[in-house]
Amino acid sequence: MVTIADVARHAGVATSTVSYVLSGKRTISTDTQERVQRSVRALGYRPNASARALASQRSNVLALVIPLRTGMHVPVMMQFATAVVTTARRFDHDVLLLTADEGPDGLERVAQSSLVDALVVMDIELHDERGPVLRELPMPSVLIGYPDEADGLTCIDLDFVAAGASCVDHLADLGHRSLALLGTPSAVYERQTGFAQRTLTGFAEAAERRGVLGVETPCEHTFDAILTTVEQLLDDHPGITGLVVQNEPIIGPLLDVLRRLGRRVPEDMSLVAICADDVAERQVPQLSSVTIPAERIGAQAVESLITKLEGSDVPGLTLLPPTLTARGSTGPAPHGDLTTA
Amino acid sequence: MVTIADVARHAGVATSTVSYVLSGKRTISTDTQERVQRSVRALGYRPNASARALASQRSNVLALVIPLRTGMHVPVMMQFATAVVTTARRFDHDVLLLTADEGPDGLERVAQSSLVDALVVMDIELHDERGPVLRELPMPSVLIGYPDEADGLTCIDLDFVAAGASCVDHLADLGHRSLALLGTPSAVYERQTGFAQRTLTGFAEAAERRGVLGVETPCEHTFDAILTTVEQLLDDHPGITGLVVQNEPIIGPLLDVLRRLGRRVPEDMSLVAICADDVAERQVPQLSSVTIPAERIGAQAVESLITKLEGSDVPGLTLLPPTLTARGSTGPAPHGDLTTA
DNA sequence: GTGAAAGCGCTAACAA
DNA sequence: TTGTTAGCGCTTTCAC
Repeated sequence: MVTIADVARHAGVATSTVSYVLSGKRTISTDTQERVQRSVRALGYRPNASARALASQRSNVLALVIPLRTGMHVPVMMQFATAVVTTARRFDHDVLLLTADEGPDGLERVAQSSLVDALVVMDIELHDERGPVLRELPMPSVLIGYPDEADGLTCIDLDFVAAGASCVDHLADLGHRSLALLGTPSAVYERQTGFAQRTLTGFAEAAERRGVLGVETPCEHTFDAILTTVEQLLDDHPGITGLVVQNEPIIGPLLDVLRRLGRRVPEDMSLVAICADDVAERQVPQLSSVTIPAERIGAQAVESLITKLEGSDVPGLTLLPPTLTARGSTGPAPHGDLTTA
Repeated sequence: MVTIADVARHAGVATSTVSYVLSGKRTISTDTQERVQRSVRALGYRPNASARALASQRSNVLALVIPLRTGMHVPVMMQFATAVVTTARRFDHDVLLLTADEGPDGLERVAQSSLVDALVVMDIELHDERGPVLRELPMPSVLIGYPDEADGLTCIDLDFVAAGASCVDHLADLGHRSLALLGTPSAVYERQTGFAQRTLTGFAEAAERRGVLGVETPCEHTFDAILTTVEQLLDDHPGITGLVVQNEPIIGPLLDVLRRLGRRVPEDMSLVAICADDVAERQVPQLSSVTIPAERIGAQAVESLITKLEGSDVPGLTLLPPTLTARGSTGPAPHGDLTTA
């Protein structure tokens, strides 16, 4: 292994000089710089990460805590994760992967052993036991999602309340008077997951405000469950002509179910999804949708963390406004419906 | 921060004694052990990861390199990743997440800086440029998948050749004489991805051996692409009554397409998939399938790595035998077909 | 603009 | 069974 001492000897300078050339933390004559850089290349020198971390009290590693639980849509999580890794690398950091099933102890472990400099925590519940832990940790953290009690925490998320509302507004603007929200599996609601709850809130509030009917139901992932749920829904509320879906894996089968039930999209039934753009665009017809800006949220989380590591402040809560893109799955309410509500 | 010296002082012993109590690397009297453990708890001591890594030349971190590319099925990758993390934790290791787009340089970076002790590399291509790099690295690695030139590397994978063959055998045993393989998107084949190629090989060889027709076609992920591909296939080979699918995301839409084309599963068309069990079980009808043992492969990869870190040898290539589970999607060939081949 | 040297917190000889 | 101490390779004061 080539050490900084080897480089110093080879370049005929002190080890501190090599260190400073590499970090740029003090001014070095161009001549010395070049000599050192040449030696670095000649010897193939790589700074030892542990030694550097020990001396500088910085590991240049961020922790990323991902959920492993049921009902989460995996591709979206991967988008978050890759955005976090990619952005971290831009700032010369690496990412340590933790699974949520290590629990609050896992966070303490990596933080208190100085394995990492900061943490990104995904899949935050409304009453998240990790909140108190993160508040006490001697290092910055950013939550993707936000708990009820978010004081002293830094949180980033899509504004799901606004997202739910914008779906209602879009459909109401098209003349629909009876709407339903097909949500995540009930386990996700029972876990008090923030995004699911908040979409529901936004949906209900907007329905009330617009004076339209807004019913909500969870939905499991199997084809049979989807079929049963939708049949039940249309049985109970035959006037429904607008559907909001927040549940990526059921989107394909749902289109199927509607076809099987003889409801054309969008002629008989308008559909707006809360999902990744590529999923919306892959369907037939393409889906009007509110996008989940996973890349932006992941990148933003890391940027906030870096800012905090540099000693600056960042906003406590960043809510990204939703963007609804109208595509082929939403259209004017069928005529008969205007009075049916 | 509480250091080992604080603990030693508090317990009235030498720092080395504390170290040895914690590592168990030498015999300590029960009495001293308890005193030290009490002090550790009383002070809330956590060993500093960098200091430990620097002194012991072991970071206790494994690198996991995941692909970010098109055509990979994300949920399966997540299964690998979580199996790797979970197993690593069982052996008191953490996992550093790298994306494949850092390329061979990324591997060298984390290895030569001693950020990690060993590497798990996923999504290996037949001619993988990382093979030579991994061979030269001063630390063990395990590949999930295997390249053409695998000498000196440790590889673990499902035996995809056998998987492709077992699908053919299953269908041939049921009397089917004309089969098709609906594969991954063509980009995956063009990348010379091992698992896709090998399934194809196994499929073709078995078809030949069984004396049945075996045609193969890649398939993209959009609904339209699936529809077109299948129509074309059945146009060119009207006698086809057995389908093998290696392409998870198209499974749902494919069932749809078959329904739309008026082919009942399994009465008119038998279907066997190479996919995760839960995906197979979620369909209607449930799919006969060869499972992708992601958990086992991920766990096995880490176990091999730990073995190597301990200085023992492991087999160069571990191929897990495929398991085919017959479910509702395969049945006897339709009568007319027995002579149609 | 550069060098010397004192740590960072731990492990593992070596010594007793 | 336990203690003493020399590093591990780097960063960063302090001194010039």
